[in-house]
Amino acid sequence: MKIATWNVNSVKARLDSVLTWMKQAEPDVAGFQEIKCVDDAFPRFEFEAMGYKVETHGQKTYNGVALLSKHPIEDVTRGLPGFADEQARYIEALIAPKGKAAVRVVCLYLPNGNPAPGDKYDYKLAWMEALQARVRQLLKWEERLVVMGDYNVIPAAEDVHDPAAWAKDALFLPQSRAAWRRLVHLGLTDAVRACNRQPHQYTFWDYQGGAWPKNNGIRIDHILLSPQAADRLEEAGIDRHVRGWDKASDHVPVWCRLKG
DNA sequence: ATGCCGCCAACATGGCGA
Repeated sequence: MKIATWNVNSVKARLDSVLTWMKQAEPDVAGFQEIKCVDDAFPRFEFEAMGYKVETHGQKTYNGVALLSKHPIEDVTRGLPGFADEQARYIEALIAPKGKAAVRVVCLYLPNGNPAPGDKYDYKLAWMEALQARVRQLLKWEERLVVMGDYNVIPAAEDVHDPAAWAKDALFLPQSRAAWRRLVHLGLTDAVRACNRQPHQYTFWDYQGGAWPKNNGIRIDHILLSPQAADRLEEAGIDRHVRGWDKASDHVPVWCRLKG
């Protein structure tokens, strides 16, 4: 089963690119972040015509997440459990293929947190604490679990072109990275890192300052796997070529393939 | 120290992103 995550930066503005990528990449499951529309405005017909079922947790103008699947989607949860959130940043569901093992999938858009310190950074750290609590609960079920999305966290210096330039940014502050480690250390596997130990495997390049042609990127979009999912991991990758397309999102798709 | 670029709502330009 191929499972992918992509911060599309407006599904309406990006529709042609997203459909093109979906046809080429053919993921069984895709999680989108920053759809930037309410549920009724999501272009679901275009995806349903390609054989996908669609579940959204949308919001006007900002944020918004969606899960698409070629297999039945069950047990949908909208919003991070245990966290009263004004912003649409979390959707979770069970992907249940006929006659095959199910996979529980979380699609998340973690708060940016800038400027730090401040209210926005406090919100980010509180969100990460609530996510950790939710994942601890999910891990008790011992399922194949995929927790993926735009984490807005640069895990390590090897994941950023210029660590010094990002030292005081909410994405790279020690507190953010410590919260990331606490999450991973619950027993999750970073799918891309497990398959590729090379440094500088970026998933985001800013629109500004020629970041893409200079390869001034950061790795902030991640797929984390429970032990039961990690045992099935065949390959994982980053579709960096998509960043070069016309009217590209500033993020690119990240994917993994699980056996069975 | 700030803007760069792009999207949104809305119609001018400010909020937001990372």
